[in-house]
Amino acid sequence: MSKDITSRADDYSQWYIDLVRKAGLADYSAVKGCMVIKPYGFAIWENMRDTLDRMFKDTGHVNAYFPLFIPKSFLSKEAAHIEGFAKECAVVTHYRLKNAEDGSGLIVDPDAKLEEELIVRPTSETIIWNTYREWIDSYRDLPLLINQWANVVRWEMRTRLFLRTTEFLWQEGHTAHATRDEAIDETRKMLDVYATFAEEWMAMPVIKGVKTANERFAGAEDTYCIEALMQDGKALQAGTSHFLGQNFAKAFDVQFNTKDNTREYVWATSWGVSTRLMGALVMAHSDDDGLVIPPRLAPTHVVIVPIPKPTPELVERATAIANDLRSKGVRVKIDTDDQNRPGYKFAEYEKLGIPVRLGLGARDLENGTIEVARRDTKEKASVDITTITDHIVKLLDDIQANMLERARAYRDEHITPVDTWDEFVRLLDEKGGFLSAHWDGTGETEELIKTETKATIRCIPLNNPQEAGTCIKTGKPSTQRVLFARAY
RNA sequence: CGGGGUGUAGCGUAGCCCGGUUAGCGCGUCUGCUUUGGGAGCAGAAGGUCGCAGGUUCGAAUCCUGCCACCCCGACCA
Repeated sequence: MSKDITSRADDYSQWYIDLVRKAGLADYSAVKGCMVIKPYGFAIWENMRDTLDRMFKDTGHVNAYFPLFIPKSFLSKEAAHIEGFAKECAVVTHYRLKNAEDGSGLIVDPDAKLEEELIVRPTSETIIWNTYREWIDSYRDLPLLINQWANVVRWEMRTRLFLRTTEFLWQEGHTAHATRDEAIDETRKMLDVYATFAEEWMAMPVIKGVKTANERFAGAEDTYCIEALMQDGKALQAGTSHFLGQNFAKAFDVQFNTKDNTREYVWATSWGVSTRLMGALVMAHSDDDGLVIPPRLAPTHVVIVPIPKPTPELVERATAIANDLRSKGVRVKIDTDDQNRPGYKFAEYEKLGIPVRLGLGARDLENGTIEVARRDTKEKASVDITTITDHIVKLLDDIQANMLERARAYRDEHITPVDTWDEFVRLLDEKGGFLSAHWDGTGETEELIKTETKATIRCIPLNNPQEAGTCIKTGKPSTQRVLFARAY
């Protein structure tokens, strides 16, 4: 076990914090609730971002950028929207500082008060829809498929590295469509993009579903989501895609001329994922020795460690191997540090979650072998050095697949059908994970269950089988099971 | 916003209750030697406004007052 990381069994929450900090993903900053994303963490985020960006563009979207500040009046135009965000907005009231008369330092200049306060965006629907009014006149202007990479601020009362910080990075897609069906298709399409990304890149299986009214995005008609399961049995909402109906079009008066020369409000979607995915990645795969990063997102795939120390001969040999690997698209680092000993380096690279470590020493040169250690299973093998490139290329695919498989097996074991309230309460504490149970469909019952157990309805899975049953809590009739869990 | 905790070297901490030499220890850093296939050893060295501001006292990291900051738990949330 790692020297400086709390074990999951001892304190899961502390384990997560230790990992994020000790592996160099992020750190606390001088600003309450805000974190510094360190180079290694940012490199992983860049890989996520670049991949998603490509996927958005492949589905016809383009990037744009809208202001950080939103006039207060914009936010109040959509009633449900402001209801949801008002309590967590940072507000700019002045635009100048000055030296205090009594020499006590800088103060806000009372003469520099803004006519209208500016809100630091918690999300950009309002500023974007205000802009779309100018951009959309005709059905020929539709669909409008725009994405923005940005930072947003939500003044949460309690924060947690990556999972919930005051400022966070994300992307927000905002699209406008001529018809309801087309907007719903878009909402679902982007949900699929997120699910594909989570599974194929993050090796994290997710459940696609729709939120109940209580859990819906403020201002949406429907909120679709992908829900993932963390190793402590808690669920994590990893991405959302909202069908906004005509709510924002009406609030910002965005109408267009149809082919038939009628005037109609446009239909909207918005969808987003954030740096929260970093937290999900950590909690889905990592272990007591450190991070375990899926190869497709790892900044470094392979590290070559000359043993016991880098001699010219070993480095030359390592460089040849590295160059061959790089020609196959493998990201390789050669450890040329001559201070630390191999054991120390092994532990460090395991902490960083680098998928494959190669050990190359005099013994290997003699035997024509190289030691291959994989991070996900911690298995080590001695491999014929002449076949190492092909071996690694295949191994990286194996690791990616194995990580997904392992996470999926854990997830599947933790979806438990439950039919009685006693069992529901017991399993929440003893097993965790998703509990598949009947629910009477009312917000009141959902709220009651949440108050009593802290479990929420994570989603109603898409293509959910319909079956008659009775609500786990009230015994009233129900037509389908929904997924409950305690969540981050 | 409620409850709890912490603030001493780059990091982690002891000392505080019960005031008294030069604020101790571990990690890390630097130098040297020996080591080196799973977190090396020995020797030496550098590194401190004890969170900030007042107060009590011959004397304050320690006692008193006020302030600030951050973390953790809960309610709110991506």
